Amino acid sequence: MTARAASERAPQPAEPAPWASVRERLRARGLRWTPQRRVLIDVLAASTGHVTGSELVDRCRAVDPATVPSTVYRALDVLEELGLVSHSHGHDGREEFHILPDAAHGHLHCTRCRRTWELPAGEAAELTIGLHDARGFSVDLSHLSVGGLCADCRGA
Amino acid sequence: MTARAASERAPQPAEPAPWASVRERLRARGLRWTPQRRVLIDVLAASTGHVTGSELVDRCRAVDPATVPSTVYRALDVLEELGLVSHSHGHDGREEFHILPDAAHGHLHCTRCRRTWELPAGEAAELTIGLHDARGFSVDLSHLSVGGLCADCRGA
DNA sequence: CGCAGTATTGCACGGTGTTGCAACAGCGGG
DNA sequence: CCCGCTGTTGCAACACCGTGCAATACTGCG
Ligand SMILES: [Mn+2]
Ligand SMILES: [Mn+2]
Ligand SMILES: [Zn+2]
Ligand SMILES: [Zn+2]
Repeated sequence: MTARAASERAPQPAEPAPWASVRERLRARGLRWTPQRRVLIDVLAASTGHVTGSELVDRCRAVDPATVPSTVYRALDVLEELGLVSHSHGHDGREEFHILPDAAHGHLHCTRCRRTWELPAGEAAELTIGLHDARGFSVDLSHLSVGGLCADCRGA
Repeated sequence: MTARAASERAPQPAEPAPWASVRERLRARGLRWTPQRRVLIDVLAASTGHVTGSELVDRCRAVDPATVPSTVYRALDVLEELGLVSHSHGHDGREEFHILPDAAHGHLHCTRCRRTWELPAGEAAELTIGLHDARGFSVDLSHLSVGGLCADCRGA
């Protein structure tokens, strides 16, 4: 079969650039490339959008059953510092990670239907600029999560 | 001694009106006035500002060592429905209760120094109005907590 | 004052993270 | 290829809450 030969020869199974360079970026900071971090990177590279912390732990465990939660959470902290993920909190306070955030944005959460939407920086500009000018406060937009009722759920 | 007679005669030790009427408000809804709820009310009446959930549990335990956390949290849910407390989440996701919120407001949290400030409705008006008009989304301001760096901490 | 009906409690357990610490293992250098 | 320095891991324990369920106890009523 040619399938096997092809898979052996393939350089990388189409991993987006940011993930490919993680190893170098870690080492450049004196940090290390470990099997546990590799598993998490693989999981993240195969995911998109928003995922909760415990869901990521589960997915890592699916790859390596020996996975331990604290290691995953600590690795996520490191990746957040590299800007590869960002987290905010759902209405119940649970962490939600956003993978490869393209641009800083907040999140909208409907209390009733539990759906979430992204809140582009533009729609929060008045708040962030206002707080900056009035108080010198610099809002961390990516951590902002706004709860309330969506249009649909207000019909009740 | 007159002290004893005085304390017996005293109508109420200056409990603000809202707390005095809790019992009636509960009963009006078919809910009950229990010793556990009374302890929490006493604790709340003696507190002001913002307190975390676990801190309230501790204070209740100081009054009644038999206090059980789940009961306190469930009682807080009830009181929140009555509008006597409201909660938001700190940067770490922990609950912070605001006692007798006079007016709806959000909270500002500095990630570095851990201080918090109130965010009056006016300062968030553009956001809430904007989301209302653009998306029909009705923001729950009291649950909103905005993280970032305060003016002081930006000098770093 | 005792009853019945229903709200509430306590308990035990599960979920989601966080932290201190000793053992371990990348990784650069000899 | 082995050493040693440090960054990491795994473990165990802890913190903060939520939930299902059976036992309990408010409350209004007779
Ligand atoms: Mn909440
Ligand atoms: Mn957070
Ligand atoms: Zn909704
Ligand atoms: Zn600060």
